[in-house]
Amino acid sequence: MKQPEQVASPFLKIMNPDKRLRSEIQKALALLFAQAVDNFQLQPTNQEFEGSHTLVCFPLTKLSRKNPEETARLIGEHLVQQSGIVARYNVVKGFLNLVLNDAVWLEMLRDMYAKGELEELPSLGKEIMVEYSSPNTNKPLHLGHLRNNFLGWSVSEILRANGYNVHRVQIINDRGIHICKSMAAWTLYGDNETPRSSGMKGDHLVGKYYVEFDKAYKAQVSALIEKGLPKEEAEKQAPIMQLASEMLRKWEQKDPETIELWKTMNGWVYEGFEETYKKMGVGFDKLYYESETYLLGKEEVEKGVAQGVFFRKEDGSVWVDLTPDGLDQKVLLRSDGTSVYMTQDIGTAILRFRDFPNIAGQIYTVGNEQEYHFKVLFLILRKLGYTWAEQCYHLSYGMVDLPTGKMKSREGTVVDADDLMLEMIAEAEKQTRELGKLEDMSGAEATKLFAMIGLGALKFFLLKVDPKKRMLFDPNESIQLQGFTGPFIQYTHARIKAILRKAESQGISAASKDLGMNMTLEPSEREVLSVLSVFENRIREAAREYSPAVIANYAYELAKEYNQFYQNVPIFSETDPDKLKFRIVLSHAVADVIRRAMHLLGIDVPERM
RNA sequence: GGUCCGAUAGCUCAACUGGAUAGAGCAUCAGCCUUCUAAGCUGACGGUUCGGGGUUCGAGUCCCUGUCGGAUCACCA
Repeated sequence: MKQPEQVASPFLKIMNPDKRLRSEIQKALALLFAQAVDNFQLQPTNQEFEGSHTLVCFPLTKLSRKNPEETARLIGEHLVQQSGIVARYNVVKGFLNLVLNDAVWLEMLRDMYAKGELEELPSLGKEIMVEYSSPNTNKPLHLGHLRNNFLGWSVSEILRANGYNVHRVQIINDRGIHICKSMAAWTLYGDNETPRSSGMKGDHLVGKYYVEFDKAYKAQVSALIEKGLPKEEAEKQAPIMQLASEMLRKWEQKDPETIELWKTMNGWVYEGFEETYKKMGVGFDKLYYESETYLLGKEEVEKGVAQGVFFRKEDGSVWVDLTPDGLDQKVLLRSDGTSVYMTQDIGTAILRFRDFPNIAGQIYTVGNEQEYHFKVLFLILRKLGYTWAEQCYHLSYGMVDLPTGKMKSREGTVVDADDLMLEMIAEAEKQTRELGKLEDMSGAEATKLFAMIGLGALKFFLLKVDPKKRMLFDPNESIQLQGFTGPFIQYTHARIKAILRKAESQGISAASKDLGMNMTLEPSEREVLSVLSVFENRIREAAREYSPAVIANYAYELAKEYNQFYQNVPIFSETDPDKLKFRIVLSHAVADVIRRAMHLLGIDVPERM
């Protein structure tokens, strides 16, 4: 699957002047050059020149048989005379900069809110599945998961905004040697410690024993090596590893005691995760567990062997040969018959398409270190005859690096998700207090605000970067609440809300119905309207690229543009009632679009801050 | 070694998919609060877009080549 389908009708009924202008230009070109042209380049005008739209005239010189400047002037003149929407133009080299009539912008604003609210899109009537998070159950979530979760959540919202019915899912890797390691260490050293008895979050407690396992294991291995065993042998014979392996075998044989322990410890982890997800503000419509899908995976592999798609080696292991496709051979079942990572992913994919037969695609939000894995997975599914494999897409994102380099659990450089969120919220509180913003705020409102700001900063920081790219997480910078940040945008929203409250108290309505159409706009007002007009385009672009960064950049651009207007143009001291009214309506629209854009990122905006 | 991804201001990132003098934030310096919220606004400083070729009216963007990073190529997940 390459790109999600585009919606015919827009998410928001914004009368983008682009459309009108395009058709006027088309008409002009047809008349001037006696030829239909529909692939001309219309782009936003550079800040330094007057105008909102620029027609690139170089490619048109072939038709006009004139130089670029001459061509631009010809078209510009025609548009001013004939179109009724172009007020004036200027020509720089081969670029035709167009200034639209203010009425065009005013109509756009009026029509946006013709029904009181921005109109949401009608459903596409299509379903799509987005997988994200998908943790192992042996340790708590970390910074990498945060990027993953925020990304998955936001992409889901963006697809929803484009008309899809979205199913959010994850696959929980609840089974395997990793959880058995924690179980082994807990059995040996746990002394019946529980989340309740220790006061620790369940996922952190289980993670603690995973670390304990590693410590004990290393000690045992080096002791054995000192006794003269070769390294490989020592690693196999370490008693704690033997215990973990035995537990895995017993688990597969459904040994009641082992299953019981497994359930208990996974239960602790789920409780911990639940709390973390809640704080993060993400959720899922359906959960898949590896323990429930790997058997189906095994069946499918056996089927593949029967069909001759896979082959079995003498030692009993099952393989797929992908060398004709330019890849390697890949193991699908171990010689002892147990499944590997790929096996369960095959099962999971098939199960999902059985559960949701109508989905138009499945999106896997997984780090880019697994690109090869997914290439192989989709290829295998195709070989098994599942045509929907074409609709599977790996939403691959870059790793989050620390200033010190890569996160490594063994070196203790992992940034814990819970800790980080708490730090961000604490920082938000500290800075809010320093600014003295809490005077007439209730305790409950303040608490809510700190979380909103702290998480807003964190989410925005992780989402503003193109997902495909690796990014650096600098704790000092991420904690910034000024500049290109979530709180900057939240602040702009709160600021506008204060204006709207004042307007309301003065009896000025933000409804757009009786907006005056005859006034001259300030340059900064035109700029704001121009940014508003592209919201819908950006929502589409974000879906096409699976990139919340598009929305993050847009929200910032809008907030910045509004702040310039805010600084330059007084509102309540305006004596012309039409202009005063217009500025209130404009402010309302900006606040509304900011709120919606931030919502697509999973970020809330406050009424006051 | 094969495959894939990346390299843009001191740092972190943009650049509407081939368009104008490559833009923001942070950092540094200088201004703006008796006014609708200064978490803001306005300036200044900062660039051989990794090097070298090519394609064309026009290249950070496309092609070739070199350098340097990273990922991946497990009977780990």
